[in-house]
Amino acid sequence: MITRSEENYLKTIFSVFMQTQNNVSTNDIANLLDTSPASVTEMIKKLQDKNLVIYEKYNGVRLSNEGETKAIAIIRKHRLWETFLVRKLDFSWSEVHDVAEQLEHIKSEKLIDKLDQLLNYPKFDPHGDPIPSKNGVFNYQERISIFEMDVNEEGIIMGVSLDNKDFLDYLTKLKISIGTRIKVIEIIKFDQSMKIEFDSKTEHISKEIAENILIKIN
Amino acid sequence: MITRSEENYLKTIFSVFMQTQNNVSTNDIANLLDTSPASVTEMIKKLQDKNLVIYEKYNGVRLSNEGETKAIAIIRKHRLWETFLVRKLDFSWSEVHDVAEQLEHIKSEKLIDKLDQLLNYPKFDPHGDPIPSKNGVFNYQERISIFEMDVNEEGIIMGVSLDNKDFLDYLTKLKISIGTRIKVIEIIKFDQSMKIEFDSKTEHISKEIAENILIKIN
DNA sequence: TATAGTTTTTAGGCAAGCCTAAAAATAATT
DNA sequence: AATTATTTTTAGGCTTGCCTAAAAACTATA
Repeated sequence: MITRSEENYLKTIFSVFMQTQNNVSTNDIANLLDTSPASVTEMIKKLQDKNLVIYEKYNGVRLSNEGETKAIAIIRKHRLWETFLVRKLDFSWSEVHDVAEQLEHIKSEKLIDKLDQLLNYPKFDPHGDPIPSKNGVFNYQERISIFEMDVNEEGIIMGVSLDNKDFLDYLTKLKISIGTRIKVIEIIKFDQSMKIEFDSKTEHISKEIAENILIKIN
Repeated sequence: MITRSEENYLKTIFSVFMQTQNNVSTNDIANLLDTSPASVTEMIKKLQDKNLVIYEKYNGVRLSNEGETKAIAIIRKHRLWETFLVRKLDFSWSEVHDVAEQLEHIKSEKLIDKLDQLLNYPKFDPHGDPIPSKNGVFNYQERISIFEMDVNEEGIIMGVSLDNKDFLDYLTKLKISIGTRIKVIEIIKFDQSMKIEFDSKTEHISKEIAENILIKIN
């Protein structure tokens, strides 16, 4: 049996490794899980005993194949629940995170299969992140942030790289959502803020906002 | 903050008190929660410190008003989730218990309100038990078991008093479900089994089965 | 390369929720 | 009423997952 806490560690290790492709450090995990490095070391040892991670003292951890399978299953559950909350229960995309964080730990294969079916096997969650299939396959989509675009370039918004309520609520207020087609009008050198055009209007967004909105590439 | 374990104790105390109208004994709780009497005593003290139960040594417990409110909220969540699983995810009534047992501990008022709305504010769960409203009101329905009926008496099945997979699967096999109109044809004195008629056919059911099927009265 | 700084691990502790064994209180029986 | 049986509580321990403080190991810098 895998505990809720263990699941959270696996999920964290998975997502950091995804970004860096390097062994994940004790400190990074501690910061992300808001716990102490000592607790992390302890838990890593437990996960190692269960063959869920590969660990060498003073050298960080990464997931074993078994650990990765488990991590992906949790991410699948999280993203399916988020999709359910938005599509069936009218939650906004800024409200789903905390609830999905709880729901992802519910243990029932049938439940998640049926949920998947109810939602018609969605490939992306409300934030544009891919939902792995039952057998763990992600539907990747190459994306870059608006911040990386040049003047006059166009793109379609495919997701966000930050799951923060204030950020998402602001996007909602601007009426920016997944699928919106945008064009970069101007880049202000001084603060790297940008003027963008969408739905026949222009808006001025800060560097921080631009960095966290992802558009399709290719 | 109330823990998952505390919630399970409250739920158990509530349901036993409902049946007996008496203070609930340490032993009863221990048996129902499959734990030791010593653990129960310990937990009761903790619940007492939180003003969720009224307790006197060697004299059993009952819920305080606050404890009762909490217990009813958990039962509401459990039954709404069961209804969701059956109606929206095609679970059978024999499969919902264990999953609902997990889902009932998810903390989000919005989630449960929206679920209630999605299901169109159901008054009864798939087993015929009343779902308390948001403000804790149960829609009681006077019911007796088939076992208490006389020959030639008729009734409509309103629920079951046992949430056991084999029992529920057997009812499904017999095509007995909530809403079925039945009539008692014969009572066999020897083993108190019964012949009943429904949907233009007769079936022979044991005393144990008859005792756990509830029909409407009044 | 020695030293200072940072990261990680070890050691020892704590709360929650469980356990068993023994003691105390209540209930049942002679 | 006294004894026996049952129930409940107390006492002391265990595991999980966290903590702080100190030691050990790595890394960076003079």
